[in-house]
Amino acid sequence: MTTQSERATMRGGHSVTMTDVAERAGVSTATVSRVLNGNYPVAQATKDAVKRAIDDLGYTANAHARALASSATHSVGIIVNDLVDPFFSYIVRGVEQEASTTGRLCIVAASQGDVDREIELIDRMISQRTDAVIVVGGAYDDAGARRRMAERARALAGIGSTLVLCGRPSVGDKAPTKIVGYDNEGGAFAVTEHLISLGHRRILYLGGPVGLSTSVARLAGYRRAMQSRGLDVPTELVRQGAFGRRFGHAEMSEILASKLDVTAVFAANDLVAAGALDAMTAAGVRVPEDISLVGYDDIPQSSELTPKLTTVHVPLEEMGRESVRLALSQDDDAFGRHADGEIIIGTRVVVRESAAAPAATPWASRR
Amino acid sequence: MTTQSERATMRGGHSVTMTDVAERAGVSTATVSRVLNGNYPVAQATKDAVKRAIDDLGYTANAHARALASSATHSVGIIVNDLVDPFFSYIVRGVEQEASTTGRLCIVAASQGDVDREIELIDRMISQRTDAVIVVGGAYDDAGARRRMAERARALAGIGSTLVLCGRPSVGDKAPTKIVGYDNEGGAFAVTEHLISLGHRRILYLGGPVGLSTSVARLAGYRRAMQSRGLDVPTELVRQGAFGRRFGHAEMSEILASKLDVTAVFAANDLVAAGALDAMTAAGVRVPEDISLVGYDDIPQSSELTPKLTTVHVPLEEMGRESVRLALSQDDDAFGRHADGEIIIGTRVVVRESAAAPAATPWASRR
DNA sequence: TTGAAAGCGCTAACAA
DNA sequence: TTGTTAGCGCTTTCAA
Repeated sequence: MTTQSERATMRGGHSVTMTDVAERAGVSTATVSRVLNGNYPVAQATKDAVKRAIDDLGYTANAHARALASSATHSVGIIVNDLVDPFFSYIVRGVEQEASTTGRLCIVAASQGDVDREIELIDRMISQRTDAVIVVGGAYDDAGARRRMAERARALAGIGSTLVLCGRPSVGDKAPTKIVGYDNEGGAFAVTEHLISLGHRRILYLGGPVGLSTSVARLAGYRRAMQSRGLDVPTELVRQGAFGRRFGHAEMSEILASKLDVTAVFAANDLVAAGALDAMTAAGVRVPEDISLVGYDDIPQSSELTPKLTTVHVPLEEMGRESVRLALSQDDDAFGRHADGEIIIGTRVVVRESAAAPAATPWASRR
Repeated sequence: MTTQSERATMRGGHSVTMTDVAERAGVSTATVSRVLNGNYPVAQATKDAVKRAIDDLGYTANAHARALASSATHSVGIIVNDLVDPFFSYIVRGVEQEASTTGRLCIVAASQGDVDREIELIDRMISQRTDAVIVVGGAYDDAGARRRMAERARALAGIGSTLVLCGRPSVGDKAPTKIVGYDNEGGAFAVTEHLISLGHRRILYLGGPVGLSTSVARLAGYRRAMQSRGLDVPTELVRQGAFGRRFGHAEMSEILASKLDVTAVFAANDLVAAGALDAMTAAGVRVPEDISLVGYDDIPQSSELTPKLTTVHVPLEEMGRESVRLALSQDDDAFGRHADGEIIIGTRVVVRESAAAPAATPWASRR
C-alpha cells in the first residue's frame, strides 16, 4: 500500500481532485473524505498516508462539490448600501468576524440603496445557498418591496437559511425573518431630552432621508421629546434630506447664513453632525458655546472630533455579530434570548463635549 | 404538453430543482438550462413555459451545482487587513463594484494583518475557485511568507484563477501573480520636496509600521528628498510605529510636549495625519501657521479636515477596480496595458491648506 | 476501519 | 429545436 504512481501530479490546468489523492494514497475517496472531515474513525497510518498525498499533490478541496454533496456552504451573505460608510462598514466588520469565527466565508454586496438591486442580490445569495442573508439598514415604506422581501424570506427558510433584517423594520408578521434592531425612536427621544434639560428650546432636527425608516423613527423620537416638554416644532426646525457629511455641511452653512434662531442641533446621524460641525467651525460658530450639537450612531470617529461629539451609542459591530449568531441559532433553543427571532439592542446617550447649556444671548441674534 | 402536476411544489425543506421545473414545464432539464443561460436557441413557446414553471415553483438555480458542472464561479475574493480602515474599504468598494459590474459576487475576508491567517484565507478562496484572489496592502519582508504566497499563486494559476497583489510588492519573479501598485517612494519624495520648497528644513517623518513595505518605501522617498537637498535626517526626525489615527495623536502629543524643533510633519498616511492634527489643535498649535502637515493616500475625509490636508493622492477605488479588471483580462491581450500583468498607478501631490511656509520664529522656540 | 456506489443539481457534448 | 447521457468532485449510506 505505498504510493502508486506520479502521474496524478500537475495534470496541466486540470486541478487535483480527491480521486487523485485517493489513488496516490492507495485508498478510496471515501477514506480521503473521512480524514478531511474527521467525522469518522480512520486508522492513524491511513490518515498519515492520505495527508502526505494531499501535501504532495497540493490538493485543495472544491467547496462547490462539497456544498453540492453535503448541502452545507459555510458562508453568509450581507447586503449594505455602501461599504465605505462607517455605519455599514462597522456592521460588516462584525459580520465578517463572527462568520469567520464560525468557519464561514462572507459574501458582501453593495446595493447603493436601490431596492431592486437589493432583491437581485438576495436572489444571488439564495443561489449561493448561504447559511444566512443579512440585509442592513433602513428602508422606505413600500408595500411592494416588503412583499418581495417576504417572498425571499420564505425562499430562504425553504432551503434552511435565514433572512436577517439588521436595523430594518419587519416586512410582515408572517415572513420568516429574524430581526436585529435598535431603538431609534427611544435614542432620539433621549438625546433630545438631554438637550432640553440643558435648557435648549429651539432645537433643529437636521438630516436623514425623508421616509427612510431610520430617520422617520429618529424624527419621531425628537418630536415626542419636544412635545412632552410642551415645545413647539415649527416646520423651519426640521430639515431632512440625507445621511452624509456633505449634506450636513451644505445644509448647516445655509442655516447659519439664514441666521435661523436655534441654540442646538440634533443631527440625524454622526456623519451629518460632522459636516454640520465643519460648517459651524468654518463660520466661526463655536460648539457648544454658541450652538450645541448632537448626533446619532456613535461611530468611532465621533469621539475624535473637536469638540468630541455627544451622540447616541449604537453598537454597530455587535449588531453585525449578533445578526449572524441569531441567524445560525436554532429556533428551538427555547432558553436563549434568541428564542423569538428578534433582538432589540439598547442605545444610550453618550455625553461628551458638543452639547452644553445655551448662551445667554443666542448666536443668531448677535450682530 | 401542458403542466403535468402540482406535486413538485413546496416539497418541504427540499428545495426546488431544475428537474422539478423541467417536469412542470414538460421539457428536459437541458432545455431548462438553455433558457436559463440563453446560450442556445429555444423556441419562444418552450421558453415561456419554462419561465412560467420557474415562477410558479419559485426556482432559484443552485450556484454550486452550476459551478461544479461548468467550472465557472462568477466570484472574486478579496483579503484586507481591516474592513473599516478607509484605505481598505475604498479598495473593497472598487473591487465589489467591478465584480458586480461583471456579474460576479465578492467574497471578502479580513486578515487583521496576520500573515498565517492571510494564507489560510487564500486557501479558502482557492477552495471556492474564485476567478481571482486580491490581496491588499503592504507586507513585511519575509521570505517564508513570500514563498507560501508564491505557492498559492501557482495553485490559483493551476485552476485558471489569478492572484493579484494590490499595493503589495512582488513575491518573486517566477510567481504567476499580477500586480496593481502605486508609487510610494515617488509620492513621498514629491510631497517632501513640496515641504522643502516651501522652506522647511526640519521635517518630521511620522508613523507607519517599521518594516512594512508601504512605510519602508515612503520613508525612503522622504529620505531621498531630504538628501537630494543636502538635508540631514537625524534619528529624532523619524518616528515610526503604526498607521492609525490613535498613533498619530499619541505620538504627536508627545512630540509637542518635548518641544522637538520641527516646522513640518510628513505623516505616513492620512489617518496618522488626522490624529496628529487633533493633537496639534488640542495643544494650540496652528496648522499650517506654526507647523505644516502633510499626509498620504488622500482618503476622502482628508479634504474635510480643518485645515484641509495637503497629501498624496492614491486612487484607491480605482485600484480596486483595476485589480479585478487585470485579473480577468487575458494575458494574450497583447495590445492592452495589461499585457505585462503589472500596473503601477501614478500618484500626485494634492496641495490644500495644511502646508505653508514656515514661520519666522519656530513654534518650538517660542515662550 | 474501509470500500463501493449512489447521488447532490447542474452543464455540455452528442444525437435525433 | 430538443432530449439523452455523461460527468463535475465530493459526501454518505450500506456492506464488508
